[in-house]
Order: sequence, then structure tokens, then C-alpha cells
Amino acid sequence: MSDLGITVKKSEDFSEWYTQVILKSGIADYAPIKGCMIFKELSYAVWEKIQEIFNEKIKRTGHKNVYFPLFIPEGFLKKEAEHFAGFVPEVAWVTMGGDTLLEEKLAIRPTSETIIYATYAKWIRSWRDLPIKLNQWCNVVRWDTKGTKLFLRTREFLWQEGHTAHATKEEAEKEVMDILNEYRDLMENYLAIPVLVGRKSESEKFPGALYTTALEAMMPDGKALQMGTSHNLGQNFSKVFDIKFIGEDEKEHHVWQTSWGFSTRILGALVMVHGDDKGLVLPPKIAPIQAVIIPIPYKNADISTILAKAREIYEKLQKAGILTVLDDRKEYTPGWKFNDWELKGVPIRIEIGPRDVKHGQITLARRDTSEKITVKEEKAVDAVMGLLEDIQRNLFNKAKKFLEEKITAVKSYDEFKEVLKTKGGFIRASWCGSGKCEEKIKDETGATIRLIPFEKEEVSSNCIYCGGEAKEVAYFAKSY
RNA sequence: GGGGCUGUCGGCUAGCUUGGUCUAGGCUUGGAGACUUGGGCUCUCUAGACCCCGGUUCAAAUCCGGGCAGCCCCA
Repeated sequence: MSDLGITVKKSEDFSEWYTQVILKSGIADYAPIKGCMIFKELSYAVWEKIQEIFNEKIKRTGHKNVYFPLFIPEGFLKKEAEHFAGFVPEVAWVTMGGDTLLEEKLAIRPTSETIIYATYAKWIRSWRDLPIKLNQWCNVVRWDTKGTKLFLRTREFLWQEGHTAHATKEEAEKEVMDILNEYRDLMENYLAIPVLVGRKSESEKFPGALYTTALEAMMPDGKALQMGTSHNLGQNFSKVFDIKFIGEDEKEHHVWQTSWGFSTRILGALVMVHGDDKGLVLPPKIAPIQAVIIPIPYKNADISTILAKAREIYEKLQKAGILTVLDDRKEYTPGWKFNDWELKGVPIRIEIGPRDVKHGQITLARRDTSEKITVKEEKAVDAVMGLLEDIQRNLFNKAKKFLEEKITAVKSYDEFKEVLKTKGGFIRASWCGSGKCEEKIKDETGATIRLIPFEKEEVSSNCIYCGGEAKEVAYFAKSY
């Protein structure tokens, strides 16, 4: 066995496994620039699927796609103090144009609130102009100095950012939650990654927001990964950018705003959550290829019949809307192809050989369980469709079970540290609400508050850190 | 910010301690072909590398200095 395949087990060396799956499946690669990566056709195709799904969702609710510039004048970024302070340590600046120094340096967007809202100020006059609900798909740059981790920590990444402006506080609040729910649907029902949702603590919220809501998923190594955020910006930005409108009451008001986003990080989650020792495993609903047909042409068998049948099945599946590839390359053996497509995570493999031809059947192998079944040729479409649904469901259920097992409730700080060290995952603990305790816990254990659940959960002890009266329950974890 | 380590074909590496045998070896990948094909077959042929600059020396992949790049550890 050569090193074409994954040479470490997911359960034994997780971080090496992660890198190998990505490089060897060919889903992505390192770029020749520090901190940057290349989204190769497979990861980009998944990203396009995700775009399709999400575009459909938000267009249904009246959002429009737009594109704003990559550059943000320093002055814009500085307007909202908390926002600027939050982003400036990792902003990349353009200071030269050709060989002349710019009068005002330009930030390469780390996020687009400021440039979009400077424009909103110009566009919004009356309550009739509201709401404005825009979204853009773009790249952003955050000049991280820590090591590169494909999809998870790169200086440039792709995302969508939604920016809305509303006449009332209530409308903005509803928007924040509506989007959060769309996000949850996307993550759970398409990516098959179960999430916890809730509010971020003051120290973890988006710089400049009133509050931040988020989705968090659990990775197999016990670390949490943020899958998306939806912020209520209140009137923080509308006040500094002077975004005002004349209301139905004929008075002047500042708009209420939201912003929300998810990034190509979620592709990293996809790799980690579903992948196995053979490589990627892609949930059928976002797999660019859902089934691959591999003919098995024995020398003594009737090769032309086998190929003809493979082509016939291919046509049928295509027509039924199943994304199918017929791998009739002559230069590789079937065994080689099996491994290759497994590495790439294709949900279903269809084998057609002499045995199948003889019995009027096809052989289906599912990627998630490696189980093989044979079905009658005329049942091919139904069988494949049914199996795709089954795989989608199974991947989600497996991940859901894992997530649930990785939530541990604790009543003391000792217990907290013990669980974090031995098991990881989310730790549900009572907290007094003070940022000081939160920070101490972070310094001493590395764990942060990932979420505070929306539905008040009953506190089961005093604050696990200071012993003072607990105000709420929080979910702590180490995170990516 | 402090300390340590490493740069050799596209990828993984051998060689470096003790300079000469290195016109740089192996595996893998790429190309051509033969044979095979229900789990990464086999064989033949072929292509491909010493990070950069300088120094020491009769002689440098090997030693020294500087640069650049990457990795790890500690704060």
C-alpha cells in the first residue's frame, strides 16, 4: 500500500489526519503565499452548492445579492470605536498605489459593515426605503499571525455577509433570529452537522454589535467550531454613520441594523465531522457528485455489454436528477478507482461487472457504512435515491449522537477542569455573568464561553469560578 | 518577544557527523508501452532535485557567515 491513501487514523492523530484528507482527496491545497489556500474544484463545487441553497433561502425572504468594494478607507473603519479596536490588529493595509503613497490608507476588508453603512446613509431617506436587505458573497482578509490550518485559519477566506437596515428594533430582532434559523437549517439539513444555538457573551460578541447570536458545532477532537453568526447591531452603526429616515410619524429616526455571515470554515467542519480513515465523506445534499459508476471489465467477460449497461444506468440516473459520474477510464483498475472515489467522499458507488450483467442487477456500495447491496437493474433510480436519503439521515444522526455525548454538565470548577482535560466537548456550567470569571477560566483552562442558550436553563450551582450567585448557564469549550 | 530545529526531483526521503566514491541513491508521482481489472496488480522504458548569496578549500549537498522560507517549543 502506497501513500496515496490516508496513512494515519482519524482517532489516533487527528490533526495529521485532517491535513492528509484535504491534500490527498484534492479538495484543497496550500497556496505559495503564507497563510493562504487554494479552493480546488471539489471544495469550490461544494461551496457553490452551499451558495445555491442559501441564495434560494434568502431570496425567498426578499434579500438581494450585491457587491461592495474590497477596499475600505481607514476613516470608515475608525468611525465605530469598538468595531475598529476589534478588527485593527489583523487588518491588511494598502498604503501605496504604484509608487506613490496614498493620502489615506485603505483596509482590505476584514468585514464590510463600514463601507456598506456609509452607503446606506446615502440611500435611506424615508421609512418607505426600509427594510434594506442585502447580502454579498466575497473574500475577506484577516491578517492572522498564527499557523495556517486549511479552511479553519487562513488569512483570506470566502464568506457571505448579510447587512440589513430596519425601521424598528423588533424587526431587526426578528431578522437576527430568522437568519439564525436559516443557518441552522443549512447546517443540519444539508451539511448534516448538528449545532447548538445561542447568544455570545459580551467578550465574544461581534465588535460593534448590541449582541451576537451564533451556531456552534462539535468536532471529533472535542473542540467547538463556530458555524455562523447573526448580529443585532442595534443603532450603533446607524448613529456613527448617520443613517436616518423620516418615519410614518414624520419624525427622524436612526435605523436598526443586523449583519450575519458564515464562511468557508464550515467546509473544514464538513471534513472533520463526517470524514473517516478512508477520506472524505460528503453528505448527499451538498455532494457535487452523488454517485459514481465503475464498470468492471474482465478480460474474458463481454466488455462491450458491461460498458453499454453502465452507460444506460448513467443516463437513467442523470435524467432522474442524480449527479452521476461514469468512470470508464481504462488506465486505472477498479480497485484503484474504489479507493480514489472514497477518498473524494462520493456517497454511492455503483459497480457493474459480469456478475451484475448476468443477473440483471447492479451493486451499490454506500460510503458512510461501506455496506454493499445489489438491486435489480430496473429499480436503480429508486434505490439510489432512497440510499442517498438514507446516507444523509445517517450522517446527521451519527453526528447528533456524538454532539449529545459531548455535552457534560458540571457543578464545580474541579469537575470542569477534569472534564475539559479528559473528554473535551461542551461543558454546561453555571456562571455569575462576570467577564472577570470568564477571562480567568479562559486563562487557566483555554476554554471560552461558546454560547449562552436562549431558553433560560436552570442554574444548578453557584458560579463555578467565583462561587458567587449564578446568573445563567453557559456552554464552555475549547474552540478552533 | 525568547529558544530550538529543518530546507535535496512534483511528493516522501537517503547522503551531511568524518569534504573527494554524488555525473546524487530509493520509493512514489508524471510520460510511453505491455499485461491486468469484483479493493490502490505487475513489468519494461523514460523524465525529474542539492533554497539564495558569499566564504574556506586543490575539491562543498556536506564546513563557516549572511539572507530567505518553513516547523516546533516557551512567554
